[in-house]
Amino acid sequence: MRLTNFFLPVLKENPAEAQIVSHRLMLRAGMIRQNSAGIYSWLPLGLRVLRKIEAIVREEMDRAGAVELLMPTLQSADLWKESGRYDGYGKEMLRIVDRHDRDMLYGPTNEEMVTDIFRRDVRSYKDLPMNLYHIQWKFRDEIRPRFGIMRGREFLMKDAYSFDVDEASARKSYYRMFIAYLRTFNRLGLKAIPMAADTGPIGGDLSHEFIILAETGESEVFCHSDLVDMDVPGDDIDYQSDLMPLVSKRTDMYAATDEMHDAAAFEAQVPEDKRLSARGIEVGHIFYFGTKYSEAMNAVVAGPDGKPAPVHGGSYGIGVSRLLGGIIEASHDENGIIWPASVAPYDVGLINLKSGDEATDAACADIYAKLQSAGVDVLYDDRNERAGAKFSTMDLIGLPWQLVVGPRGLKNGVVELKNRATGEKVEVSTQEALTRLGA
RNA sequence: CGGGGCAUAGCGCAGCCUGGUAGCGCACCUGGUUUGGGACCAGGGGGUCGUAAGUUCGAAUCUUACUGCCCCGACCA
Repeated sequence: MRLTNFFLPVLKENPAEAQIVSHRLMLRAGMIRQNSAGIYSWLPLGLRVLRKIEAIVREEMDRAGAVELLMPTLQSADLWKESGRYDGYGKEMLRIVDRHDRDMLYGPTNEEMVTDIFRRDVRSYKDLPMNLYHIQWKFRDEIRPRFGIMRGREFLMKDAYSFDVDEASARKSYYRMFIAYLRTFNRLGLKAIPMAADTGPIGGDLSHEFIILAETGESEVFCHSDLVDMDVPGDDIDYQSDLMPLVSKRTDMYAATDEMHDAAAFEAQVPEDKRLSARGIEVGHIFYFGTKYSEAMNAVVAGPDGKPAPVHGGSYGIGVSRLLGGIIEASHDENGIIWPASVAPYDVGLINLKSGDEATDAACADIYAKLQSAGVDVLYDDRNERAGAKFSTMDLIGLPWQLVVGPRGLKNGVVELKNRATGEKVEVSTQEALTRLGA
């Protein structure tokens, strides 16, 4: 993409309304614009990152055996009346009346709807276990939206729902999601720690929040420091195997958010030099809730004995849009964002130091073409701006690599390759630079 | 929802107290000089001051109501 052909409205100054770093940087880097409280438009650069995160979440869900579908954002109130949550959910649910005076709502979550889909077509225990997920916009009419995309009212969430014939099987489904979450966050460049969680309004008795550590996190967390850098299962993970040991390895160690924290237990279970207390951001939450919805909504399957029994369910959420904020909180410096390669909007920023200079333009055009044909995502800053402005913009938007091409270097047959994360710059030949970038 | 704050050009702000019809920096447009870490000079465009009412000869400025946004707290992916 040529920058002269793109839409990247960067801001030099910090917008007054943005208080935390991820919000400021997302606004400054031209990723989002606010439309009303807690509601944002995703500008091209932000959307690219959102899509990349979404793709990784999708891959890991699929790998773990979940199946993607897509449910609507608007739901009929009838389903919620059936589960008993229509009145219970409160003002956080945005209620809408259509032209026929039917009560509708903008879905804050989809347990009811997915249970309805399930019960209409699944009849036998032989079809289980089943895990259905979608990645869809949600709306929760938060009393106080804040921190930009981190706590918006409208947000993109991946929510998965498991269906099992009994609790033992449901726990296996839960473990699969547990491992899938570890892998997902790891691929996003995040160190997410599963922590025992309150089950909240959804109910149930087995639940973990996945927390990433960040100074600006909303909740205070306490855990065994070994959890932070614990190895994550690799690509060869067998989701059909017994995952409980992998899960227990983590859940056996102390980890709790402030509302679940027990100072005495913390001190008893964790040696003093391993006690970590920090701030954290919740990026995922998994629940096992048993037959709560299946009983209320009569989602039953025939068991081996031919008798119908309510299915055991779990739900598994990842705040996809929130993750952008989380990643930025965890990865930035005073100059801007530092994207992990896996989610960077482009792999390389190509900086033409002297647009209009024939030799430099030609060299950049050549490099640009070669990177593109090699499948490297490149953002080419071909604007007629001064070098400083281009460097600043590129640092701000945080692409992993900057390839700097100027007349001075070209005379000596070199270009400069800069690593955004380390700041390290090397002068190499054009060919060497292309090779290093995978072209 | 309780408490606090703000609302003036795309962004950041001044002007308001002590009413007289709007200004600065950045950004934008034109011309020129520049060009390796957010250039400089000259010229120019853009707002009637969140909305509505009131007080007044006159309101960005004073009064009232409303709306929007931000921050702290309680709640949430």
